[in-house]
Amino acid sequence: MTLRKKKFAKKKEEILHSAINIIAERGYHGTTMEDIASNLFITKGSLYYYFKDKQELVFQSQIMLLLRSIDNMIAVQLEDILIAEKLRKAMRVHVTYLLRERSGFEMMIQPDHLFSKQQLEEIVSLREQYGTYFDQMINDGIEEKVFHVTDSKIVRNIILGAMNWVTQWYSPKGKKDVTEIADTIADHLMRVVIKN
Amino acid sequence: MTLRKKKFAKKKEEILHSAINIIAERGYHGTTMEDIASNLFITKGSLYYYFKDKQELVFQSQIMLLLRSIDNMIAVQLEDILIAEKLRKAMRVHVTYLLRERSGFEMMIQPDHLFSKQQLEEIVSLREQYGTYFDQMINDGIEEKVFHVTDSKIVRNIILGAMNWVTQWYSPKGKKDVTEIADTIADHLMRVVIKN
Amino acid sequence: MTLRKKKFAKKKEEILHSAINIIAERGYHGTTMEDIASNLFITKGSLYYYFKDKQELVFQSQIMLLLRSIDNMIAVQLEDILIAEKLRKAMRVHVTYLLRERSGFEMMIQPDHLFSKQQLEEIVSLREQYGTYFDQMINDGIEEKVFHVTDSKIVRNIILGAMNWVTQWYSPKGKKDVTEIADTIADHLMRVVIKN
Amino acid sequence: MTLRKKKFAKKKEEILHSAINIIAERGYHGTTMEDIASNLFITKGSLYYYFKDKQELVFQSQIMLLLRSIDNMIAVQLEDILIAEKLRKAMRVHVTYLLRERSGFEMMIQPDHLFSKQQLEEIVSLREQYGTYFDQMINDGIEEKVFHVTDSKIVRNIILGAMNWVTQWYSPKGKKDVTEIADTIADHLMRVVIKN
DNA sequence: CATGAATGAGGTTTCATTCAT
DNA sequence: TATGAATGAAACCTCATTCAT
Repeated sequence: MTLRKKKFAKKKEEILHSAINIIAERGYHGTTMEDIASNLFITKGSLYYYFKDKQELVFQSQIMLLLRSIDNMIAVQLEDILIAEKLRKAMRVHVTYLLRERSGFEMMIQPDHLFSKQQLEEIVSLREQYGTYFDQMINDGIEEKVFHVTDSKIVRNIILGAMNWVTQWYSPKGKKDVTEIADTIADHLMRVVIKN
Repeated sequence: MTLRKKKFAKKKEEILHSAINIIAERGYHGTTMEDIASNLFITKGSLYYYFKDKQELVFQSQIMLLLRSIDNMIAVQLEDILIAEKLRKAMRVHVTYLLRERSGFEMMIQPDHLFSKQQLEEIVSLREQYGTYFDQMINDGIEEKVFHVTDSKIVRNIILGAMNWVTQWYSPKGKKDVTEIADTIADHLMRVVIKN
Repeated sequence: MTLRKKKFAKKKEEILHSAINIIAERGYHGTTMEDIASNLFITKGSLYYYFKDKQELVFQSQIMLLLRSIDNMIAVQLEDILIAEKLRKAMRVHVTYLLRERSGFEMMIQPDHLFSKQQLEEIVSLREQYGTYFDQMINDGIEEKVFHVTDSKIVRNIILGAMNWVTQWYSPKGKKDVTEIADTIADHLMRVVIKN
Repeated sequence: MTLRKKKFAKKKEEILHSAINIIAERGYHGTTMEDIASNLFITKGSLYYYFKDKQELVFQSQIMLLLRSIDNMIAVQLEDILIAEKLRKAMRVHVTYLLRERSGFEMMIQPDHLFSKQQLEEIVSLREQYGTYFDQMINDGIEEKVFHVTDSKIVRNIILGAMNWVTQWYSPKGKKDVTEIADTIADHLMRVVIKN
């Protein structure tokens, strides 16, 4: 019984992964159920055994991505290091995750028209939760007088934006590998917050 | 005859504007020819008098956006001010333009699958040209020893990303208006490049 | 302009006719848009130019049928004949219309799950209006002491049911033609109401 | 072994019952195997252990209904009462059975396209057999000079139609209960046949 | 016996595109 | 120039059916 359910859940995740990758490439409307299915060597129909409809599938994939990202942040949060190092680490983790998982942040853009009000609320809430980890670190740094920023909300968004954009320009063929890119970005972005 | 052509060109621009706005909201695939047409109180069919097909229409609108952005940069470039001020100004102009025109940078994201190879080359070339203005300013700053960066290409992308992301989080209902937001973003981003 | 609209309306009616006939044969779910379209030598897609969706098309066809039936009853109502004759005539008209138009009363059966609440209300209201003409005649007959019934609502339904069932058993290959069938049915049903 | 078979047959009947009820509500095409199965808390797949396919299942359910109706008529036939009373009783039984069992007479309507030729023949034959009981009673009444009709076949159909229609208009919420409705209908319909 | 999983044919619907007027 | 009408390809989705376990 539990085996069954595990298998079911595993397959669901597989599908979500497939979906994330393809949607990251082609966008929501540009991706067909056929695309997602054939990528897994199953048929369209099977997808509907696991998900009610396309929207639900895509919604779930967003949720999965966000939950994982949040897990990443929690892990960083728990580390016992100086606040500046913690923020830098968070940035590196974010960028690395983004590039490694091709994680479909593209889809996160303007999801207003794709999802239901309720779904949207859940997504926004998780996004906000994720952002809060950065807020926290920024504020901690301010309190410890290591950081100096005039508007922490905006700074958070500047940092997230700068990082998310990486999927637009990073090419694996370039000189730097993912880790180096993550380091460089983190180093430069630290300047935005660090005192002098 | 010339009048004819002028009228034709004017109408074309009108259509491009309509398209840009709607596509910015709903994405390429989420926007129908019907949407674009009805927004201008004309019929679908008429669009085909001005543009060969949807792709062409969208492509042209991208080109228009990019050309305008480049014009903006040229204007900034020509100003006779200190390099740091020039870069700061460029940032303010970029963010302001973005928020004012709702300019469909969303569409610029991963257009790989929408356009033909030739079209893509033209877009990439214009994008690159646009980026070059920032590269130029950054490099000028380095030479003048006002800026200090380790990798100017990455810094350019960090800056562009941080700015472009603004369309994702800025709400007109917030406390700050467009100008203030642009200022705040520019101020913080200057820290990425400025020495000390 | 008016010509255009007339053409549009005419085409719409054509489609409704086609739909009525086919649905009468195969039922709502058994009828495909393809069926309706190919019957008119047009394509599926064209149907959507005239009707929002299948449900709307079918709904409109029901309305059309009911309105016509009501027109029939109004015509009978206006005739200046004895009440018994009037009822008999109404029956003959009903049966004739039913058999001539193959009028899809089959669809009228249990439309609960096909239509929206609002649509259902409209249908029920028209059905009721139609039934009222029979009620009226029955009650007139009672007042004039020509008819004798204990429950006029039930009698109305008995009469309508007996008539509607004709589509289930009448075969054009039989001895009697439509008019004769209508006469025979009407004659026998008159006995249900007539005094002695 | 016999126990096995009994259990098998019992389960089959259960399924048929479920099917009859649901199809009565939603029609053949509107009812899914899933609907029928979940109503019995089993899975779709299991149905195929008992019936070759959907059509077979539905066909069997029709047959079951008809056989039971015929049993009803046989019981009435055997009663030792006057012919007029016998016909009246038959009507009451018919209406009561219809309303009690929600018996899916809707499905009986135009089954032409649902069943195979052979299946159709069997259904038509049973239907006819059922009708014959009414014919018999009508003819007996004529011979005994209690009834007076010009065309007994048509009269049979009038009576059946009037009765079958009851499922369309009878509401359990109304004043009359099933028995009263059956009585009223029977009383009025007797007038169609009774001499003066 | 029963089921979970998968399939694929077929249905509804959307929409870019064409074309006669 | 502009449009009303039509088209057809392709998308989403449903569901009867199969089958290994």
